[in-house]
Formats: sequence, C-alpha cells, structure tokens
Amino acid sequence: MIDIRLLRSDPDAVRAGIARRGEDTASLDRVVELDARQRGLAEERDQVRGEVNAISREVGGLHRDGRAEEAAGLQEESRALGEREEALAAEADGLAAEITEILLRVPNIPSPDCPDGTSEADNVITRYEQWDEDAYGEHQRVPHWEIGEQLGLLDVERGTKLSGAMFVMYTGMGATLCRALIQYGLDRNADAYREMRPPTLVKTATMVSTGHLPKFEDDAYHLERDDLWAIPTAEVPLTSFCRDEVLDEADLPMKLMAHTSCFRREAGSAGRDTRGLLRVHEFDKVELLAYATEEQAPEVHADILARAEGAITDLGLSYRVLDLCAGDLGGSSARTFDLEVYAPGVDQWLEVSSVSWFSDYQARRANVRYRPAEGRGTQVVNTLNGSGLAVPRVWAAVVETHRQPDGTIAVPEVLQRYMRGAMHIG
RNA sequence: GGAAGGUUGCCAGAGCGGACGAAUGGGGCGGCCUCGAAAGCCGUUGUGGCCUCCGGGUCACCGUGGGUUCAAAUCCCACACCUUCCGCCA
Repeated sequence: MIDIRLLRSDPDAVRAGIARRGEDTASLDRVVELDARQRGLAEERDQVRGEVNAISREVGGLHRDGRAEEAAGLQEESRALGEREEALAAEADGLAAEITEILLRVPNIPSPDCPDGTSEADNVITRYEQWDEDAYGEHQRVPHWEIGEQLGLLDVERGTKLSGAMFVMYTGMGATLCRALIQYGLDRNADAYREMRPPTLVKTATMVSTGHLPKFEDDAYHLERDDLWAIPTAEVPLTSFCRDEVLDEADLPMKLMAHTSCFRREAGSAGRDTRGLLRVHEFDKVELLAYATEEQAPEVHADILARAEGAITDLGLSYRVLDLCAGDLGGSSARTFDLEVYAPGVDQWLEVSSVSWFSDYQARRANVRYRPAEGRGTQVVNTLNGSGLAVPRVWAAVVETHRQPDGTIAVPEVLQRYMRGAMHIG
C-alpha cells in the first residue's frame, strides 16, 4: 500500500509515479477527497467522544458522592451526544473502508531508477551472460518435452490424466533432477539465508499482504470450503512471517529462503505456452526473501540478483538480465530485474527469476515495522525477493542445453552430488 | 469431531462496571554507589490516528467483531486462536 500521508502532502508526485505505469490516476484523486472528508468527520467524532468521557467522569463522581439523582440530566445529555457520535463514527468508518478498498488496488510507485515504458517491449536488456548465438549444435535444438519423452523423464499425458492441462508428472531421473535442483538451490544460499518451510495454504490476509489480493484474485487457486488460498510463491508466506510485528534494527536485514510448491491458475494465459514445462499450474521453487531497512535495500537487492545469477551460471546456462520498465513492473514492486534463461531446444528466453524491491509497499500492507537503533518510534521495513531457483524452466534449459550428440544429457557437475553421483541421464 | 479451561503491556500476572493505558514482580534503559562489577537504591520504559503556536493536546487500543450502559479490560452474544482430555489419523 502506498503511504497515504505522501499522497496527502504531495499528490502530484504520487500521481506522476502511478502514471508512469500507464495506470489511471482518477482513484488517487478520489482518495484525496475521501481522506479529507474522513479526517474531518473523525476529528468531530473524537471531540464528541471526549465530551461523553468528561460527562461520564462527572456522573461517576456524583455516584461516589451519593448524589446519584443529580446525574440524571447529565446522563440524558450524554445519551444524545452518544447518538451523534455513533452517526459520525458510522460515516467516518464507511469512508475509511472505502479509502482502504481503493488503496489496496493502487500499485506501488516505481523507483526513479526504473526505466520508462508501457509494456514488455520497453524492458531494458541490461546484459547477456554466457551467451553465444552460434554456439548451439543441432543436438541441442530439441524441445525438452521430446527429450523428456525419449529418456523417460516426463510423462505429460499422465500428468494431464491426473490433474488436467498444464500439470506435470516428472518420472524417474526427471523427478530426481527436479529434487536435485531444489536442494542445489537451497544449499548454495544457506550461508546467508535461513531455510524455512512454510505452509502452502494461507489465509486471505496473507495474500493481501503481498499484493496478490484483492486485485489478482483470478490468478490464485482458492479453496472455498476452508477459505484458504494456494500460494503462488513462497514470497506470500515469508512476507507474512513477520506480519504485525516490530523487529529490532539489529535483526535487519533478515534473510529467509524457502522451497515450496507454487500454484498459479494462469487465467490470462490460456492457450499460451501449453507445451512442456514453459507454463504450468503447479511447480517447485526456491525463493529468497529479505526484510531490510530502506538504506540496506539496494545492497540486498543486488545480493539476491547475484545469487539468482550464480545458480544459473554454475549450471552452465546462458541468460540475460532485464531491467523492467515502469509499465511492466509487478503491482507491488518498485524495481524489478528479470532473469531469463536461454533454452536452445525451444529457442526461447524463459523468465526464471524476478528479483524485486518492494520498498515499504508490502510491509505497510503486512504491518511489518522495525525499531531504529537510534531514536524513537517505529519505521516500516522494506521487503525484497527473487527466485533462487525455479524448477520447471531451469529443468527445461538444463535438459536442452546439456543434451549430447548421442541423445543423453550431461548432468552439470554441481548437481551430480544430488543425483546419486549420476554424470549422465539416458 | 466432542468436552473443559484460557487469551491483559517486552515477559509473568492482578484487576471482574466509574479516579484503569491498566496494580505488583521480572526484564530493558538512565542514574546513584563502586577501582570495576554484583547486590542495593532512585527514576524511566507501549502502539497507532488526528490536531499542533512543536510546549503539547486529544481520541483509540486489555484475542476479533457486535451488544447493554451516562460510563466496559470488567456484563451479554458470536467468532478466532491456544492448552488439556477423548475420538480419528500421516
């Protein structure tokens, strides 16, 4: 949630920021107007409450002094004030609820460093790593679903039989590779990130905290009977780990990681990338997340990006880094770098990590604060996160990139220890 | 799923209609004492909203949401969560 005080004191700046996303800013004007009315009413309500409190104290005194009969008039007066207070409170609460409802749908203000642009096409490709267009042989130009079928690593048909389209069944060494990637992703970050294992079903409030609700309701699986949501990423439970808490500055940055299943309805993507592992409803991912002060945030952002890159590099994959433009930024993010890995078999760049800085947007929703070492009061923390390793697309890139002329797959060295020492698949 | 008990400040724990933002103890912080420390003593110690002539003022918060009352931590109702026991179970 954006800071309503900033909207109040500098509405033009907020409008300009939101406009960079190509979003309509009319709702901001509406909030400014409602906020002014709400505060007026709340102030009046508090004043009336104060009068009621004063009278009650007086009545209390009269009762103690055994002059209860003298209190009747005051009680009558207070009752009338009470009715007025109730009316004011109802109106003020109604406006406050309306403001919150709008504000929960207003995205974050992009960082000034975030490039201009209105769509995916305007994202800035910052750099290519380990990539040589001409370095790929014919044996690498086979899509992973074909390789998976040849070597018995994927069973697309049976996955569909069980759960429908865009659900996957990994088989044999395919499943082992899946697990190896997860363990690899966790182990290489365990030096600085505390491993967590959160629940994958969460309450509505948990989804609201990260910004996945209310605006993106259609993207998530919802278990109606129990009113629980299947998490689209471990970002969701990890961001709420400290919800409604006040941390010590000494605890920051607090770095966490978790492997979880992730569930996405992919509502807007029907018919796109339906083959293989490019887009699936359920997948495994190792997520890195941190709570930090605003001052620490840039360094932590760089750390997560470097770690996400390191995992890809050591798997021997090619990738590129994109600096997302304002128009393509996720709603909660202020700045995002996307990592896209090159999969030669499908000849596509696959997004495998979004490394984002959310400023205090999520933390304000989640109400996560910290007590500064110096000075009084509390401050809202900053949150950052990114995928340390997202299994299906990395799995696909590994299989396609490391396919040998004889049709087998060379297991990257860093994974061998997690695959019972196997150096080849097939 | 059934039964009983519980939820108060950083922690423990009192309060069960009025002077309660809340006793008392512990912890933290500051000070005294000391060569230094312990002990002891004194003081201090929540969060948020709004207003502010920046001195402060005011309102809210005792699990959550309603209700009763001039007045609710305290009474009533509903819900959530926790603990224990029974049942079921990986």
